[in-house]
Formats: sequence, C-alpha cells, structure tokens
Amino acid sequence: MTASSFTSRVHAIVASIPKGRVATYGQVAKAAGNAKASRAVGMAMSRNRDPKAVPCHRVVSSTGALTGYGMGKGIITKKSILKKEGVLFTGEKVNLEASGWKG
DNA sequence: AGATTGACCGTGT
DNA sequence: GACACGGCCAATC
Repeated sequence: MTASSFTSRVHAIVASIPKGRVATYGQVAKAAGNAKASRAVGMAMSRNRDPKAVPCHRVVSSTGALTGYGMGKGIITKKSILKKEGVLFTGEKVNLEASGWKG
C-alpha cells in the first residue's frame, strides 16, 4: 500500500462492497471521512493498481449511471460485470433502489 | 512548490 | 427530464 490514508481507506471500503451491490462515489467518500471527496474517490479508482483487491466496477455515480472504467470496452464491460454479479439494471443505469449498497 | 486534472455531487434553469 | 454552473477533495504532471 503506497497510497495515502484517504486512498487506502477508499480501497478498503470499495473492497468491502458486497457482491451484487454497488456503492456511489459519494457514499464511499463519506465512508472514507470526506463526503465531498467524491472526485478524489474516482481518482483513487482511476489510479488504482489493484483491480482484484479493489473492485472499482462496484462503484457508480449517485444517479446509478456507470462512469469511467478504462478496461475492456469500458462501461460496456463494467455493466456486464455488475450484471453478472446480480446487480439489477434500469436501462443503462444501476437500480440503486434494489442493488444500492445499503439498499 | 504550483497549477491542472479527474471514473463527482448538488442545485438551478 | 435534460443541460449548465459552481464547489469540494486528493492525486498527478
């Protein structure tokens, strides 16, 4: 772990997201200690070097829209993974009401 | 050390 | 419901 305290915390939180559920950047940011650091959370994912330790694909925007993900086909792959995890989708967005972190 | 970026969020129109 | 603006944070160049 060569990351700062904040990033380290974010990694742990994202890694603790149950399978079949998704957390919003704001939720993770708040859990990390700064509810307004949602942007920093996104960067922690972007520069994340441990995709297997940090399932960044389980993190979506507050509206449930999939954002980022620079692997495979990007959003397409991300959506595919979440769907396989059992996350419910509403069109192209995640159903936070059903598959939200604390649903 | 300074300025810019980035996978955001909330509010207003 | 969709588009535009400002604000906050941390990491990167």
